[in-house]
Amino acid sequence: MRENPADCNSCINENCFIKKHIHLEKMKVYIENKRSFVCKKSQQFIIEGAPIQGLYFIYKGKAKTVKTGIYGREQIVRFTKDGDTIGFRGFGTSKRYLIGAYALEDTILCNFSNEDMLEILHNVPEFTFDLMLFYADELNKSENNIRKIAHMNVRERVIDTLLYIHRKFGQKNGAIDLDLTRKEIADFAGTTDEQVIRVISSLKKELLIKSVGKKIELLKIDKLKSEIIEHKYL
Amino acid sequence: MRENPADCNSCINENCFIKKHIHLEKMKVYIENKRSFVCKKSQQFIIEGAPIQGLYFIYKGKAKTVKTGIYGREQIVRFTKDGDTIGFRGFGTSKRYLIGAYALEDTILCNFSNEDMLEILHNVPEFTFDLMLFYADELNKSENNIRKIAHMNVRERVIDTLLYIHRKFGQKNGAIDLDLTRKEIADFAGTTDEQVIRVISSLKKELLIKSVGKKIELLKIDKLKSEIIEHKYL
DNA sequence: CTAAAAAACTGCTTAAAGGCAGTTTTTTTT
DNA sequence: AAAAAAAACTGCCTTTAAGCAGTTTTTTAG
Repeated sequence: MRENPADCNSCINENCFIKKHIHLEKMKVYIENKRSFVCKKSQQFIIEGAPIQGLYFIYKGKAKTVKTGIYGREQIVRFTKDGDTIGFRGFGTSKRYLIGAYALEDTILCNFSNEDMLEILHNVPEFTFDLMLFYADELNKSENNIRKIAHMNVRERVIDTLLYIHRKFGQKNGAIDLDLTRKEIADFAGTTDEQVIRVISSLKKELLIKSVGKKIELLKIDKLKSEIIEHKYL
Repeated sequence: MRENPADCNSCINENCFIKKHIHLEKMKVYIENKRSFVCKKSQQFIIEGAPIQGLYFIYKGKAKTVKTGIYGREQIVRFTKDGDTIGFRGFGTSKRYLIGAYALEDTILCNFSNEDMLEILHNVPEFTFDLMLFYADELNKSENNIRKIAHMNVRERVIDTLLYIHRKFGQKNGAIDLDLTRKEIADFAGTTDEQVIRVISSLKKELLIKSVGKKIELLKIDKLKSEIIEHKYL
């Protein structure tokens, strides 16, 4: 864990909540207090249930946040990338992290202490307002996900997951720019790795996707989308 | 719809976000602008997709918020009671309501206009801060629900729903103080009315609950709880 | 570079959930 | 109070998903 390879002033993550308010004079002191470090691929940087040690931001990289649940199964709650924030869910109500977090590739993380975060939230209303809207939006998305998991079948949920990560992470050389194991896709879609494998191999046979190892390429996005949307209004 | 049967000053809902900040001088004008009215049982007061016409609070009564989704099925997103807020999910990002809402019994509602709500959010940082924490908490709960729906079987989900509404709405003459149809329980638990009927009739045979019509009495709460918790750590 | 571990994949079996159709009961409306 | 509508319930059948066990391939670590 090297010290401060990331600096807010030269940061290009426009979606970052800190960056958005960096122009405010009162933010200066908090930005100077910020710590940052490199987290290696597949390393865990937040342990579910551990005391909250501030809020994390991804400077550069990718991560997943998870909850362990019924039967010890792992549910992936979010995938995060440059500029995203991690670890805020239980900030007000809980003294402990309600999620675990792992780097999906070598990732540079920024960390603000509990004390600084609380000060920001109390002293920078613009920040708090922004964050409030963000959570309202996330909440809405999360509630949409409940619908999805409740009413879609496994094939639809896998397609939906592929479309989602494609939308969020974009593509590189044609393939979705996020390497996930079949198990991770399953843990996000709420199913098992075997089922994901079966769906992916069907989609390949139907020439809707192409996949070599973890690289997945969506060949007919419209057709994939329609399979989900059509069902919505039947 | 009679005018203003509800007044913030005499209101006893300590959990209401408005009530919590009523002591602030700058809140006075907004409270005076507030409208309130009575909504009859089973009547819809928010239509999904309609333009946002402010934020609702329940002065007295019960309501459900729903989303229509895949195959036209209805997912019940929340059950709400005295002091709860409704309609805020898409306030920042959307110009339209992202949920529909129905009164589950004769309910007195309070309504603040879009303009007043935005003013409050910009001018009363304590309010915004509170609301932000509330959403962070709701978001966490919602993500827990995803886990539940994904990993629990139907019996567990129904038990979980019964325990939840019992916790939230309490009991009256022994029975849970909230009348729901089997279909509504199903729409919350993410299953069908037939399945709910089967689970409830099993639970009755096992003497874990008692039920006459919509009145459901939980006889052995500990046993019901253990059925869910035990599975968590296997 | 090799050995070990993890991930990907396949076929088979079992269990769970869903859907349908019809009946009975309860609730609502006139 | 009667008729109509909605909700509750039951049995049966079909579909879907999950779990298991074993094989092959890929990735990781020494």
